[in-house]
Amino acid sequence: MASARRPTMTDVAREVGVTAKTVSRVLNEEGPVAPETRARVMEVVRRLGYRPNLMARNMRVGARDAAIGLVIPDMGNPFFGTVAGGIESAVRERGLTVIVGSSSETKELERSLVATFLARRVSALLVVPSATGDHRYLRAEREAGLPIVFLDRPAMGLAADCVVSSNREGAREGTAHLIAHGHRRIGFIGDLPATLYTRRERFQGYRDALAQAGLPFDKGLVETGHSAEAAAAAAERLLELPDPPTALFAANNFAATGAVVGLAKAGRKDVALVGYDDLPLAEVLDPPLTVVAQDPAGIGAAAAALVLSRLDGDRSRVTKTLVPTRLIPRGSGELRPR
Amino acid sequence: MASARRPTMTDVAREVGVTAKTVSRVLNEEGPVAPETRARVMEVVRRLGYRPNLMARNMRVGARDAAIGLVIPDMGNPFFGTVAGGIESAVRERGLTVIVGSSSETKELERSLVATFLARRVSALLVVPSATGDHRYLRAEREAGLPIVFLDRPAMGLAADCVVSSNREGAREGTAHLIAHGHRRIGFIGDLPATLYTRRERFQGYRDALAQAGLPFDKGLVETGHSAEAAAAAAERLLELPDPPTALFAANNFAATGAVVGLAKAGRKDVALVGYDDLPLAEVLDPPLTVVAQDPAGIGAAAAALVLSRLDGDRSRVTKTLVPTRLIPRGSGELRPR
DNA sequence: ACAGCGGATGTCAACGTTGACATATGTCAA
DNA sequence: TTGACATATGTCAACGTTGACATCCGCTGT
Repeated sequence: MASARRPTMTDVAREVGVTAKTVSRVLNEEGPVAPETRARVMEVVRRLGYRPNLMARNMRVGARDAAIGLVIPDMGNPFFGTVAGGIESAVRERGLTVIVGSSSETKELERSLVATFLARRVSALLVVPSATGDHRYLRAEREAGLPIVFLDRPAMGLAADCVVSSNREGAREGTAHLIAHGHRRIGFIGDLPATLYTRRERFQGYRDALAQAGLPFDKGLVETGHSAEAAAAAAERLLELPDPPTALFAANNFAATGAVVGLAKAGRKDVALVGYDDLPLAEVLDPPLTVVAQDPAGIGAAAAALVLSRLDGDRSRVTKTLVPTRLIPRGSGELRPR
Repeated sequence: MASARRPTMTDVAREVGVTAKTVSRVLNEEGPVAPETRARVMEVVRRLGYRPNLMARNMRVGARDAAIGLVIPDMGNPFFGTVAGGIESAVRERGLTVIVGSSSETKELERSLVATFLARRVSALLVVPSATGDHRYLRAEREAGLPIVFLDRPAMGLAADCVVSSNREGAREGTAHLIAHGHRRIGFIGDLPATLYTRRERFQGYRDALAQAGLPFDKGLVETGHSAEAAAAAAERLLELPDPPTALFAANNFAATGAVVGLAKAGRKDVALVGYDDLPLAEVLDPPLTVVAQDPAGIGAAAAALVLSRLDGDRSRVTKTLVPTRLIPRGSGELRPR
């Protein structure tokens, strides 16, 4: 019951009757070792349940920890979960581990997570920056050569690689799709805070589409909600306007969910809707939901690839990768105004 | 550009004109240090951007890594994402970090992740075991006193703490709900493989309900699918039987999604449906989906609490925690047979 | 017979930090 | 004045591992 000390390489060596160095050689398949010695070492390793101490190894070889730190706002959000999954599977074959923390979208937690990761000497940092706050505090790390990649949103005050969705173009395409189906008054339901990068970009895309079609921008048609419930209420408010929109563009998955709920509550199956970011049940909704689908796994994979190439010594200049979106027409976006 | 070596405690000490030990004392707020010395040390620490090397520290103090390893089958699945989030927020205030890896439901990947975590000397292990494989290989660790908690599914061949949903009772309740609304032939759509713990338990719950109501069990009404698509096809097959079911019990979130899709494709809004595990858009479906909701955050929190108490020295005997489920009637489960 | 060589193993120090213990200075009571 | 004590700092070794280099052995070729 008294938790026994974990055996070290020296323990194994003593048991076999050799030096720690020989055990090290066996385990790292390095240098010549007599087959019989190897066998005896392996046997004792198994018997004692020896596990090499990675911390000691890393320290000795002066390597950074074979882990990369990932900060995301929320693990429960499948968008970020899928991003994380994409990263993990991409770096695993390189023997890297992913350490994840969630910032709950606050800059304090983000900073403290980053500090923890840095103290662990992670070999790279992947960050979905929280809505506010700047990243100048990471300058020293960047200059020290630590690969840092920002995901989904760019860094503030720091020249660093970043991988984001083609938010503006995607939102433009989604809005233009509604316009192409005859809509002239299109509501916009976006994230809170309105200063959030993705919100701003998608809002710009929305305005781009209006401008390209020569349609006026009416700021009375712009609503905001940071949860599905708030978005549902926002949708209902828009429909109660004196001159209501005939279509809605929901700029993120919560907004889309909320818009669907809001329209259902109001019993309005005639209002067109395009969501940004796909939803699992989109196709069985009534009407099926037209979306501008993001590619979260693609974002993760792209970021991972970038990190790996930086780790391999790629010192070329800072990049900004746009991961394309895809319009998936399913019905709700093709409704025509009454 | 040449990635500079990261400053060590000794670098700081040299710069200040003291010994590493003094710097150590300042940073750990240990022992007496002259206020002026402290100030100078802090200044140099800031100027050099010094970060203590956690790996070295842990090694010296012989402590385990202040991290707990978490193995889940799939990060993109919001169920596991939410579980992970629950764990993370619960252990964070204790200064612990969570290291996550996904096993893709294979025992090989699970073992290799566990090996990585053990090599890092994590202070505890949280594992959602993959469908197959046994966990005898963790016996040595358990005996060495490492806290190990299994999540969502129990371990095989190892006496260890575990935290699971009340699968059997939840499924019984969901099925009984359908029976109470007049159904006599109820289809079951479950996970693959059929040997998966949660699948078996929920299937038992389904049979319990039938038995309690004195209804016969018809194995022709049992279908299986490991993805939403497969579950949709399964639902369609069930409806095409000569003597088709009037209600379906979908034993997990993919099955539920698939069942909804399958029913929609077949145009059958008259078939009752209860899903196990809640879905974000459940309430806007037509009809709104009745579910037996799990509490993923609760599972995570319970597991975290258990791990923390074990870390605090709780040596009481192995526990099995059942996290209750909750039936949420929304419409689809209250339809009566034609 | 002996140099030369490759195979098998050992020795030692070092990675960055901190615990145990030692030393140096100043203060104060007897 | 002395010694006892607290304060401030230093010295050294050790954590578990591996890189650099050394050693020992037996075999080969001439």
